[in-house]
Amino acid sequence: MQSLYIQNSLSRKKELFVPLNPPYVGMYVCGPTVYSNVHLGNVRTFLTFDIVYRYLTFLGYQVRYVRNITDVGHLTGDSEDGEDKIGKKARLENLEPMEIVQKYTNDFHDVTRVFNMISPSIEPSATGHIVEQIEMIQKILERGYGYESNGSVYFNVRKFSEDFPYGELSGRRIDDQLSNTRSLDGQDEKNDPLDFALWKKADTSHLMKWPSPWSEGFPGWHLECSVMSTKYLGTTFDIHGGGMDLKFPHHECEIAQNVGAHGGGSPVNYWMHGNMLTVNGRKMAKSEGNGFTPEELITGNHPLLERGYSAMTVRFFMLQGHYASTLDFSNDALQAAEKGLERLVTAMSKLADLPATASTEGSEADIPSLLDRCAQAMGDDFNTPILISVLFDAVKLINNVTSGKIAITSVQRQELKDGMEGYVFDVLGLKVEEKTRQDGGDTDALMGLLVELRGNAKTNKDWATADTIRDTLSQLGITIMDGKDGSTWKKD
RNA sequence: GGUCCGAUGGCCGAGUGGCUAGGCUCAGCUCUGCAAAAGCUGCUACAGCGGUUCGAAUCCGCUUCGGACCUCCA
Repeated sequence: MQSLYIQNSLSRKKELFVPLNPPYVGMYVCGPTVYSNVHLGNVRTFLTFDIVYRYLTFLGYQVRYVRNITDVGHLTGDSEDGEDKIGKKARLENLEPMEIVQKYTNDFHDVTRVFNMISPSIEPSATGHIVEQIEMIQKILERGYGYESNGSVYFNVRKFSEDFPYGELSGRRIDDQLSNTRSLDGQDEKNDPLDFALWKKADTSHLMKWPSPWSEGFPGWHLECSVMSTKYLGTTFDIHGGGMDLKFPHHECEIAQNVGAHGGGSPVNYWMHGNMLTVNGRKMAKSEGNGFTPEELITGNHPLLERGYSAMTVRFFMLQGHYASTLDFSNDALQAAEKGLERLVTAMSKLADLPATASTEGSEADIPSLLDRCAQAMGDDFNTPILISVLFDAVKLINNVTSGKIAITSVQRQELKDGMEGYVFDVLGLKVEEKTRQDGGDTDALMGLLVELRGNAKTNKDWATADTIRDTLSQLGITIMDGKDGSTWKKD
């Protein structure tokens, strides 16, 4: 099997990927908190792991891909006075919390579909695993790493750090943190500002609450991921992914909870973190007011957008940057991506009809080496920008074959077609967007007639008629392209 | 304040010691009645200052600027 190297956030090194139980691979990715529409920055992270999932599958692994839906426990602001995000939204919109959850889960699914992301194997929700979460808290308590306080349960970070390393993933030292953490006064239920909630007692006005041995309440945010990854992937599994901004505290807490409950070493072999999408150099975030939704992006209905861009354009744009780097959003970059993608797609559509020589001898075109460069690029920490650059070399080859500058055999043509389709459609997940075939074959037939009439006019040197047809169609968004062997057309 | 990351040609964006991606823009050319579209070709950049080295965008130090995390965030 083609070797794969992954940049491991835990070791901060690029490591050869060796699954625990090949050909099976377990991957957990932190999903959205469904209290609002996802914005483009969220999309980038899920796209990153869509690529990871696709490529692992492409290599022949059987991947169990678990991505959660957070529908409870994620608090706004400081955990002491924060509100549950879902509950707050439910109050604001005067809806049942589950209506909020359903509404934004649906939105999220719509978005993933539009961007051609593959659904995870399991998509568990936090509220569906309250029992398991309570069980895990009990295990943590039994092992002495948690304590109850006024009906809530907290994780004892300092105690834990005496027995196990804490802060390895995020590179934080516990003493640095202490001096930098705002210390709330005596009314704090926590023994130590470093501690985090496993279970929170709910007050009477709280909408979402469940019975537990400690109080009627709800689980802490970090707990669900520990519970659900363990339940579906085991106490040790291959890959855990999420956005860079989840590294601390979320993922650090997850590790502490897993180790606190089950002991042993690192629960995850490879931690992967996707970097942020930025706007004018700043992280796209709701709090910055610089986020926009996929729908706004596609329609262009947003102050930051000069016009709309298709989902595939955005997907391609994002894949032209490496997932571990920040990527800056701009209209210019989107427009550049749009043109580049069109060139790639156009070349792909020519593949099947490429002229091939009858000769069985090879030509100067070295298809295996081209495809090997693709594999090398993806094998080097999913380097999609390099892959795309190789694919553009292939585009150039295709165009040169079309114009007769380079000859290939039919065998080579098939190799090239199969290889490119694998990388473009299966690995990168790009698809050809349907835009000319929405009305059956009528348009084709009508256009055929117009092209023929205009061809006749041209033969008769009736430039006025020829130009009228061309200009009028142009106003309708249809471009006539005159070539050597007659005219073709395309719709914008 | 602590921890960490980044600064690449007109724009976006790869690249961890020599061979120096790719896309877009731009220019030239081919094609064309003209144009458009398309295609081909061309365009040598690495924030600044020192240092290591035969050789540095790449390693080390300093400076400047920007960003992320440390509180919710993909």
